[in-house]
Amino acid sequence: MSAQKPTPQDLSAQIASDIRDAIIAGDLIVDQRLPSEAELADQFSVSRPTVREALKRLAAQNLIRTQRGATGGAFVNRMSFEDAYGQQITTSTLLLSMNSVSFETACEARYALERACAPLSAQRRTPDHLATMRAEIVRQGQTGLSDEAFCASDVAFHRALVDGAGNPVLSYQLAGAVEAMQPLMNMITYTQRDRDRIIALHTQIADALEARGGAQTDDTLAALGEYTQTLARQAFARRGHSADHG
Amino acid sequence: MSAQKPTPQDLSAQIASDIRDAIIAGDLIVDQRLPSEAELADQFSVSRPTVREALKRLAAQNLIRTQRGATGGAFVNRMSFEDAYGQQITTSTLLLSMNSVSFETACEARYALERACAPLSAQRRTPDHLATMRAEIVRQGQTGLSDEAFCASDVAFHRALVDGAGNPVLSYQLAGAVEAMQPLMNMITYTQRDRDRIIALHTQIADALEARGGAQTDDTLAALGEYTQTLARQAFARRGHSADHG
DNA sequence: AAAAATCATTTGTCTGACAATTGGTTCCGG
DNA sequence: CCGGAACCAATTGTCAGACAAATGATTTTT
Repeated sequence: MSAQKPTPQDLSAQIASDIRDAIIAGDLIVDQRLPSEAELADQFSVSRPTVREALKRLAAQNLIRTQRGATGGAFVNRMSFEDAYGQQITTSTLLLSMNSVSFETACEARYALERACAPLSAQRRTPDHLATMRAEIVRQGQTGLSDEAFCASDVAFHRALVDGAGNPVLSYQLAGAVEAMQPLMNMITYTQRDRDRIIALHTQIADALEARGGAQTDDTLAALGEYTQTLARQAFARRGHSADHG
Repeated sequence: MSAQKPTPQDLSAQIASDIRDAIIAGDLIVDQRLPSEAELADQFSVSRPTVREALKRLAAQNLIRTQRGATGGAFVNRMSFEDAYGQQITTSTLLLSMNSVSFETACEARYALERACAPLSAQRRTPDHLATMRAEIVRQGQTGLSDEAFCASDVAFHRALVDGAGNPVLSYQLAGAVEAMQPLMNMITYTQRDRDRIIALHTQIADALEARGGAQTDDTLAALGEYTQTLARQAFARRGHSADHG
C-alpha cells in the first residue's frame, strides 16, 4: 500500500521513462516534435536542466534527436538499423567483457546463430556477397598480416555471410554476436598453420554458398566453430601455463 | 587538417563518448569510481550540468550507476544479462515498429534464430524447462483466454525453449527476436482452430525436447514458423480486404 | 523580385546556489 | 575501553536565471 518504489528513481529518469513509454506505445510518432524544453519543464513541474537530463537519456538510446534553432527541438527518431547495430554491438561487447563469459559459451552462441543464416544465405546471397567473401579470403592470406587485421577480416567475412541471408533483422541480431566476439578472438595468436586452416574453411564456405549448398555451408560452419574452440582451448592452456610460471 | 567533425556533437555527447571508450577499452574497470562531477567538469573544462548530461547518457546505457552521499559518485556498472535483455528488447521492438519491417521478415529471422537453439536445447534442457513449457501449453488451451494472453504465453513457451540451450549469450541474443515479435503477433486474431494447431505443435516440440530429439525439434519449429507465416498472410489479406471496403 | 538584414524561438552552456543523502568522524557517556 | 548519538563533509539531485549559438521566418532594402 505504501510505496513500492518511493523515489528510487531520479526525476530525470522518471521523465525519460514517461516519454519513452509514450514513444513505445505510439503516442508519439516518428518525426513528431516534442514540446520545447521549457514547456516540458512546465508540464512536469521541474527545471529545465532536469528535463534536459531526461532528454539526453533518450538521445543516448537513439529514441530522439535534437536540433536547435527557431524550428528546432526534440524529435522522435526513427530507429535506423545502423543505430540498432551500434547499440547491439556496444551492449554485447560490454556484456561479454564484463561478465566472465567463457570463450566457449560466446563462441557456441555465435556459431549457432550464424548457422541459422546458412540456408537462407545459400539461397539468397548475391554475387556481391560472394565477392566480398572472396576478397576477405585473399586478404587473410596476405603475409605480414597482423592478428588483429586477420580477425577484422574474419569479421567482415562473416558479416557478408550473414548479410547474404537478405534479412535485415537477422543481420541486426547477428551484428552483436559476430562483432562482440572480435575482442575475444583477438586474444588468440594465430600461427600460419591456423590461418591456412581457417582460410581453407572460409573457401569451402564461399564455395558452398556459390553452389547454393545450404547444408554444406552449415556443416563447414560447424567445423569452423569447432576449430575455433580448439584454438581457443590451446591458447588458454598456454596462457594458463605461463600464468603458473609467472 | 581542418576539422573532420567540426562540432556536430554536443559537448556532453563528446564527454560521454570519451568515458564510454575508456570503459570499453578497459581503462575504467567494473565498480571503479569515476571522478566526482566537479572534478570531471574541471578535467573536461566544462560546467557541471554538461558533465551531468554526459553521465546521464551513460546511465541510460547502463554503463554507469550513480549513488549519492559522502562516498557516492558514478561507478562503472557491470552490465548484467538482465540489463542487456531490456535494452535488446526495447531496441528490437522499436526497430520493428518504426521501420515497416514486414511480418514475414521478422518472423523468418525469429524462427531461424530459434531453430539455432533447437539442438542445444534438446541436449541440455532441464526438467524445469520442460515443466515451464508444459505449463504454458496448458494455459494456451484454457478457454476464454484473450489473444494477448495467448501470445504472452507463446512468448513464455519459446523463452523456455531458448533458455533450455543453457547458453546465456544465446538467451540474450534471442530475447530481442522473440519479445519484439509479440506486438506483431498480437495483430493476429487466433481462431480456436489456429490455437489448437499451435498447441499441437508446441506439444510436439516439448515431446521432442523431452526425447532429446534435436532434429525433430528443429523440424517442428520450422513447421510452426511456416504456420505462423500462413496465419499472418491470412490476417493481412483480411485486413487488406476491409481496407479496400473502408 | 531577389537579396540582405533583422527577429524570434529553441537548444547549448555556464554560474551559483541549495536540498538530500550518506558514510565517516567526533564527542559524550557508561 | 566501548557504544551510541550528534555532527560533518563530500557528493549527487534539483533549481533559477542568464547568455551564447544556431536557424528558420520575417521584414526591409535594393
